[in-house]
Amino acid sequence: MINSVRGFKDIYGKEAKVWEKLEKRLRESFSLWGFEEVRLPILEKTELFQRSIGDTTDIVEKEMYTFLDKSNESVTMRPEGTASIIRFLNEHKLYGPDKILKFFYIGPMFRYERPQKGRLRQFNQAGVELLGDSTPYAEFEVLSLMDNFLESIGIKDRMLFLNNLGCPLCRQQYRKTLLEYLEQNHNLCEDCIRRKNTNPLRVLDCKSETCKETIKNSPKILDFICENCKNHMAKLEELLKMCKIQYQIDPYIVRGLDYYVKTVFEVHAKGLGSQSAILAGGRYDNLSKDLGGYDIPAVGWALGIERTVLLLPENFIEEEYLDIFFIYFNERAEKIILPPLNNLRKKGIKVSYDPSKGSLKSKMRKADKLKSRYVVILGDDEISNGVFILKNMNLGKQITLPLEKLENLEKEI
RNA sequence: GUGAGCGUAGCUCAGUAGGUUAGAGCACAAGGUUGUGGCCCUUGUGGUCGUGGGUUCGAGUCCCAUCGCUCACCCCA
Repeated sequence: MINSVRGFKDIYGKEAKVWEKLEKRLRESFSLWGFEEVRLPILEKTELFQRSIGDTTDIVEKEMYTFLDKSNESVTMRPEGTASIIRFLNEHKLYGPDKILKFFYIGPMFRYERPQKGRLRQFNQAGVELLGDSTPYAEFEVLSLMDNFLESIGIKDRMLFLNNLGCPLCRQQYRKTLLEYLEQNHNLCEDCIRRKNTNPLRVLDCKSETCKETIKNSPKILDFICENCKNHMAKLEELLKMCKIQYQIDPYIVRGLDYYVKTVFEVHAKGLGSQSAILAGGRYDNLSKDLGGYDIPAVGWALGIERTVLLLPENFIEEEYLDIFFIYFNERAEKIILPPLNNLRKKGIKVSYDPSKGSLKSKMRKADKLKSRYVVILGDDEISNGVFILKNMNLGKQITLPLEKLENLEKEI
């Protein structure tokens, strides 16, 4: 027996129906907010992710599916979508002055991590990217979309956490101050002693108890950001309040991808165990330029599909049912039944039948299991009399109709 | 990469201080007025107890190894 690869899952049955509906609802919301789909490749050049996500991040350092293809080029199965969007935008020269672009994507991402609840090695994300708008209205657009969507699919126990990391200018000042503070303090865990030098801001979202204590009294980024960043944040908060979008300021949200500036945010939900973030994102104004492309401001987020599915209410999809189940017992009846049955399907009526041997009782049981609303019975007695039986399964009542009525049976139900 | 827990029928699990033919519920199939479903009843199909060693007269039960799953840390959606 060969089993699936660790962290890779089959999705089928009821779960596949849930996914189908969730994707449909996502597309509806994306379209309402004016976002267009991009179907991006799964494989990209490794360099794209090294340069965008950041060389020293965990994702790039130890979680990527990277390999050499047959022409010895290093390629990587995408661990996220944003880098690809930027590559796509520049490759097709889609940007122009004062142009605002809105893209969304849905699809699988790959990270080599130990699987646990809400975390797989192949997982799916739905993401939006709004390009060309440096004002807080960009954040407002993607966050109002987020809020409306999550509300509409019934995810109630959630909270939007918001922070501002400052622009490259003011962050530099904060980074310096924070580093000085951390140097004085010796209560850091091993990881944070290392992080201190590579990316001191990451210390802020360390979960170890001793670090938390240290962080509590650390200088706060929001006290250091420049006028420009402050105004940006204030305007965004004003817009969110205007539309009653709930949020909390959390000065410890840092994000593990290096490309973020100014606004960063995460949506957390109850019921996921320790992987409580279902959606996260922020502003990345310098990413495109840093990759050698347009100088274009950008905001985006990504939603974890698997995590969202775990949170959906039980009644998210309605029960499947069948319109008519046909019961017959021999080839003589089959000749009468199959042509009109085939026509009913062409008319969009959901029908089924069972050509195998079996008693009327067993076929009735089958009809019941398939949740058929009606059953047609055509036995030898009926054929002799030129009629068939139509039974309403919910009412338990049946009527006898002439065989001609099989042609337009949809009128009888 | 680190730690903990768990692997018994398709699914959820029970299996007492190691003892003879390994159980239940659900699901599946057939039957219960030889032409009528759901509820109920009866019967049946289905497991080399993850795998490989070891201890023992005897192992699903104890020990070791191995594989797999789960949760947590880390990190992240």
